[in-house]
Amino acid sequence: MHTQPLTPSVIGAKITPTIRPIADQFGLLTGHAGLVASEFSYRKDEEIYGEDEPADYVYQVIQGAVRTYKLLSDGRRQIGAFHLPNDVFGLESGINHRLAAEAIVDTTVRLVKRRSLEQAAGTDVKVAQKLWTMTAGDLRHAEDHMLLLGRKSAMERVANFLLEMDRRLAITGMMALPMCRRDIGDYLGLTLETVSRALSQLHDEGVLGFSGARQIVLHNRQRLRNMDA
Amino acid sequence: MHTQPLTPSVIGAKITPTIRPIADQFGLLTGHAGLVASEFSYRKDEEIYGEDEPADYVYQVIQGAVRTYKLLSDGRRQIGAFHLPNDVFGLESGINHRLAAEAIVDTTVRLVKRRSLEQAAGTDVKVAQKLWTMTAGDLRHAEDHMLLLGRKSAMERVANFLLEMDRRLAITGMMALPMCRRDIGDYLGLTLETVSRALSQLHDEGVLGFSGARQIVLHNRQRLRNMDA
DNA sequence: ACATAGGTTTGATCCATCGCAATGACGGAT
DNA sequence: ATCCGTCATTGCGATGGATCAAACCTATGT
Repeated sequence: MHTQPLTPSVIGAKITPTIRPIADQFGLLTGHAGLVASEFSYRKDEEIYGEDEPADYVYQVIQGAVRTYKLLSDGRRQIGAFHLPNDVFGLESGINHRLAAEAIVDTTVRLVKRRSLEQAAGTDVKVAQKLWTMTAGDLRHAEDHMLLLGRKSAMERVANFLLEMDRRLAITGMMALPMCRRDIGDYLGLTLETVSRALSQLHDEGVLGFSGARQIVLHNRQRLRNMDA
Repeated sequence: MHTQPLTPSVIGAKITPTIRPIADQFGLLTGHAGLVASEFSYRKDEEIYGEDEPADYVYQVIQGAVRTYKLLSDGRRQIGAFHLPNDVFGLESGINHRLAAEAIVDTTVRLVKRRSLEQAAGTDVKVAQKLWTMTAGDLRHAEDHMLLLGRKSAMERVANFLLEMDRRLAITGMMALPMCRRDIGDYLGLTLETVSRALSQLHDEGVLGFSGARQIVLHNRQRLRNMDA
C-alpha cells in the first residue's frame, strides 16, 4: 500500500527522517529504565508496516491516528483497530506482524526495538507482566469486536463505534474523527454508504449533531447505549 | 445457561465430582513443577464458567469439546472459539472471564488455579513468556476471525471452518464434528440454515462427503482453500 | 475568492442471507 | 428391532445491507 517496499518500518518512513533518540523517560512500558526510544513521523496514508513483515519494533502513538488491518486478495479490508494518542500498537509475541499499519492522518509515533523489550522482560517480571497485559487488552477488544461483526445490526455497530470514539477522543463533548467513512465501514464490517445512512438517521433523530462530517457531538449517549444492544 | 448459579467453575460442576488431584506431570504449561492440577468432567451443554465470572482457573481439554461465547441481551450469540483436546482455554490476564464456556459434548478437562500460574510466572520467566505466548495465540485467532466475520461471504466462511476443523481434528481424513449446525452458525456469524445450505452445495459439488451430518470427509482441500478467499 | 478533488450524502435497485415452515434423517433409548 | 426426540435439510418469501449512480459538500491549495 502506497509504494512501500518490504523493509522494516523505520527505513520505510524515509519521508520525514525525524529520528530523535530519547534515552529513558519512556512511558511505553511503565517507564522502564535502559530502553532507548525514538520518535518518527508518517504522512497521511503512509504505511508503517505491512502484514507479515518482521515485528522488530513496538509503537506508541504520540499524535495522529493509526489503523491496523488485514486485506483479502481482492481488496476487501477489515480494520482490526484504530490507535489514538498514547495507544501502543505493533506489539507481537511471534516473529511477524499479523496486521498491517497505516497512518490515518499525519502521525508521530514513539518506538522501541522489540528485542530490547524482550530482554527487559527476561530480567524484570513487571515488564513481562506488562507485555502480557497489553496483549490481553488487545484480545479483549478483538473478542468484543467479533460479537459486533458477527451478530450486531448496522445501527448497533455504528452506535457502538460512536460510544467507543466518544470515550477515547472526546475532549469538550466534541469528537473530531480522524478517519473517513470508508475506514469506519471497514472497521464495522459495513459499506461506507451504510455508515453514512446510519449517521444521518441518528442526526435526524437528534441523537447527534454535526459540524462538518467528522466533527460530531453526541446529544444523547444513553440512547446510543440502548441501541448498542 | 442450564441452571448454573454464579459460582466458580469447580463448584458448578457438581454433577460429576471426579476431582482427582494430580501432582506434577502437568503438561499445561511446559510441565512446570510445583503446580497442582485436577481433572474434572462436564456433561453435554453444561456450563463450565459464565461471562464475567472470576477467572480463578485455567483449563485444558482432555477429551471432548468446549465452546466459548458471548451473548447479547436478546439471545444472539457469538462463539469466539471451539476448544478441542489439548487446547487451553479460560486463561485471562484480568480478573474475570470475558466469554462464557460450555461443554459441547461430555467433556473432561484438566485445571490449575490461575493464582498458582501467576506465582510461577513471578519466579520463572519461561512461564511468564508462555502465558504471553498463549494469549497472543488467542489474539491471532481472533484477528483472523474478525476478517472472516467482517468481510467474508457465507461460502468463504464455511470453507474456512472446514479447513480449520480438518487441520485440528481430522484423524484418518475423516472429521467427526462435535458441534451442531447452530454452533457452527454462531461461530461463523451465520444462521444454521445458511451453514447447512453451504455444506449441501459443497456436497453436491463433490468437494466433501457425508456419513451422517457430522461425519465429513474432504475430497478436495485445494478447492476449499480457493473458496476461502 | 475561486477552483478542484476527495469525501459524503442520498436515491434507486439488487441480492445474499435471514426467517419461517415443513419435511426428512439419524442416533439414543427402550 | 422399533420408537421418538433432536437435529439437519430444503423450500419459499421477506429484508437488511450491498451495489451502482448521481448530486452535494467542504477542505485544500492556487
